Amino acid sequence: MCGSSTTGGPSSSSGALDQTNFAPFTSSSTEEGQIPGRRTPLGAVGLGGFYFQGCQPNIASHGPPSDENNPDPADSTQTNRPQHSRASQNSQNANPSKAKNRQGKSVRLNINARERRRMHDLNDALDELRAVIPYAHSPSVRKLSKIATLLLAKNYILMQANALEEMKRLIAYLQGTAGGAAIVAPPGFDLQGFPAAAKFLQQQQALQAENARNNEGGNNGGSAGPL
DNA sequence: TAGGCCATCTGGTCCT
DNA sequence: AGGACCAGATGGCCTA
Repeated sequence: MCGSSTTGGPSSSSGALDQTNFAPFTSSSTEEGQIPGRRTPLGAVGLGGFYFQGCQPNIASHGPPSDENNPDPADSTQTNRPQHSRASQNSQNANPSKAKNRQGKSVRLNINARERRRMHDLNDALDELRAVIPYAHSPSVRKLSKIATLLLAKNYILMQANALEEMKRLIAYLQGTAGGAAIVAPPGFDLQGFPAAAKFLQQQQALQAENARNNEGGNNGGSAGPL
């Protein structure tokens, strides 16, 4: 049951990922020719299945698919169809049912191609997700599995949310305690990567400058001195 | 060799 | 009707 493997997978793999281990897989000596976890070449997996190959050995050797993989029930009599597909194609023009059968096959091929494209898009999106979540991006490090990518991304989002909350609390604290004192970034602290904090500091400095001007104006115009 | 992961095929269901 | 989405089935590849 391959399906059960995926259902059981998350619980087991999430445990490892909860440890914020960003390189869950150990490096291995594979590479060359085939990157582990990489999409296998279409031909290697038997592109087109029964409908492309006249008789695909690796699949046709298995009993069950013969009937189940048939596109339509009307075709169920052709369990050995692949063997003589060419010959049957030549005679299809004379037989309406076979012509319809061939059309059914082409429809099925279109559906298969669409599904393949859809899965490729999904995998592309997963690749983009892998690119932005923090883990060891290296040729020597095995690519994150799909489930590991999703779980790691989820944890990363939660971590970022927590960091954001913490930052908000810190800013609120600074706003509350700063009072009239000048707020400056610590020496050597680069605010380039913190636009929100930089903006906040700019606002504070502008506010203080304005207060200073007001005080100055008040001093000039009035007799009351600063406190 | 077993288990994990993946790609593909396939039929069903829902939506436009 | 056609397309998107989904889940099950199947077989291949890789690793421990």
